[in-house]
Amino acid sequence: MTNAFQPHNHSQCSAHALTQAASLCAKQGVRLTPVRQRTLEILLEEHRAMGAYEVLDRLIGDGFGKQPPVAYRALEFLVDLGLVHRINRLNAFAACAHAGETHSPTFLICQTCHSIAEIPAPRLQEAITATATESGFCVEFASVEAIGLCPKCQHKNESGTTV
Amino acid sequence: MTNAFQPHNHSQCSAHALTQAASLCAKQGVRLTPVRQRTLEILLEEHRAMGAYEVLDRLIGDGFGKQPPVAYRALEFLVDLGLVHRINRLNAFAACAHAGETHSPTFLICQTCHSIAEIPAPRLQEAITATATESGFCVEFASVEAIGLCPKCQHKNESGTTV
DNA sequence: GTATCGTATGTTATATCATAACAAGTCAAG
DNA sequence: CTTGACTTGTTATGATATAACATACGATAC
Repeated sequence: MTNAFQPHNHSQCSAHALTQAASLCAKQGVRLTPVRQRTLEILLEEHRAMGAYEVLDRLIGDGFGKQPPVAYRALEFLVDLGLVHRINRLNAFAACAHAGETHSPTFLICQTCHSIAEIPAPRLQEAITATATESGFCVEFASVEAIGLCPKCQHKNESGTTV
Repeated sequence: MTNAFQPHNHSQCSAHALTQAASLCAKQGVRLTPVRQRTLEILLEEHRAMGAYEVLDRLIGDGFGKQPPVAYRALEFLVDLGLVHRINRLNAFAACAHAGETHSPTFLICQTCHSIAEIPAPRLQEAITATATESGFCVEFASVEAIGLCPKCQHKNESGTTV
């Protein structure tokens, strides 16, 4: 899975994620209907953050409904299950890189090439909870969105390429 | 300033922030024009996250321009200077609680009463940078948005009040 | 099997958030 | 007192998101 900006086997990780999604839905007693599964597949295939309307276009192409709620509802379902994350900074959605684990996500967003990575950062989440607790706040969910340069784009800059 | 969910002296902290804003602008050689100053004042007065259109309504009431760019431009100016933060989760803006210090913000957002607190969390920011570096990512800016319950709303729940 | 009820899907319509592009006004430097 | 950079204001449109309603589906009870 995309635990960094490294290349990896897409079809393998997609298949794994779909299996996990199916079993999670079974466990929770909810239905992974065709639109929902297809929405997840699209996000897994693209393996990047996609806007809801972009997902919708793909769904329309696959013969599903043509209106925004079709995409938004499927996305909401998947987000609620933790199979997809919403990246607020981008108004976009991305398939979860570590489905099944209950976690709050940490995203690295490249400001040059717009690639994103979801990294595991349990200690970070602990630190957020601890810091918030000092202020008497009870954290339910926390998202970290870091903007900067991915390894590839750092290298481009070093070698003199303009951003 | 609002370093937690505690009561405090608004007029004092507003005045302080405005003074800081003026001197920061002077230092940077940019102009804190009437719309810009008024926009900051509005955010300081309200002391909460406000949508751009909500800010615009206030500006219109004060005799400024009636179109969205009026608000968005003033907000952008203030965000660029670090005097105001954008809270992506809410599509909203809030006056910075620690202006002058260069920092990436950490927000605590109450899901019940929608109050927000910006807390100083330098170690958290260090941890984010360190964690990202392990993946070869170079962080330029990171925002933390934690959703949960503020002290007041936690207490309400304990005493049996429905959310 | 079929009636029933909760859930899911699809639609229309509209709300909300944001920016591009251009014209007119302001202000300081020369 | 003109020039040039910046600021403000406008019109128009684009992008994101949801409310509300109608129809279809699926599991369960009978």
